[in-house]
Amino acid sequence: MNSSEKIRQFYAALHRAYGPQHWWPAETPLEVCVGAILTQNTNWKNVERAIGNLKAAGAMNLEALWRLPPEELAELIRPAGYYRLKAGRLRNFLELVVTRFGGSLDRLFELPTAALRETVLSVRGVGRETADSIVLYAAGRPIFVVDAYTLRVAFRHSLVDQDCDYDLLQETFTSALEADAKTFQDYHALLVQVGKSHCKKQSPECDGCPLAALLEPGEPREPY
DNA sequence: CACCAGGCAAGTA
DNA sequence: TACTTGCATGGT
Repeated sequence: MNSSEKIRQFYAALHRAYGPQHWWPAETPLEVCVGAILTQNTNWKNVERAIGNLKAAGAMNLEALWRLPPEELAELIRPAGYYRLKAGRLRNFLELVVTRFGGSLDRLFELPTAALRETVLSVRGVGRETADSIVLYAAGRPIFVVDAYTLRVAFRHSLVDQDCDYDLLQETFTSALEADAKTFQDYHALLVQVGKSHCKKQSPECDGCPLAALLEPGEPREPY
C-alpha cells in the first residue's frame, strides 16, 4: 500500500473512531489567530487560561488588543508561557491587520489563498504551522496544517522520516487528499486527538488506538 | 527531580 | 544548508 492510500485509510479509521471534530476550539476567527500564536510549543490548557484572561479583560477584539499597552498584554497572556515574546508576536500580527487591512480580519481574508498564506507568514513570529492554522481554521481555506502530532503519527507509521521537513510532510498529506477545507480541518483535529490519547512521545499506547490495525510489523518505532 | 506541551527566529559555521 | 540557543508557564 502506498503512502497516499495509507493517509486516506488513516482518515477513514480516525473519523470512524472519533467522529467529526468541528475544530478549532475558538468562538471567532480572531480568537483562532490569537490561539494559534499562543499555542506555539505550549500546552493548550495554558493557552485557555491566557485566552480567558483576555476575554475577562474585554480584550478579545482587534481594537482593544491593539490598544492594550504591550506590558499589559504580556501579563494577561502570561500563563501561555514565552509571554513577552508572544505579546510581541501578537502585536506584529495585529499591526499587519491594522496598517494594511484597515483593522479588518475579513479584509485580510479576502486575499487569494496563496497570497494570504504568504502575507500571514511574513509576520515576524508567525511560522509555517501558525500561518497554516490561521489560513485553515480562521480563513477556512484548504491548507493542510502540519504539527508535532502529524509528524509523530506519520513517522510511527513509516510514512516519513522522523526529521522530515515541514513542506514535505505537508505535501505528503495534501497530495493524498482532495483539497477541501472541512476535510483538512477534520483530519488535523483527528491527528491531534489520536496523538494526545495514543501516540504520545514516550510511549505509544497502541491498545485501543484506531490506527493499530493499520500498523505493519516492526511499527511503531521508538522513541518519537 | 526530569520531561513534556498543537514553534519560531537569530546566531554561528 | 545545518546545527544551537533563548524564550517560560503549568502539568505529569
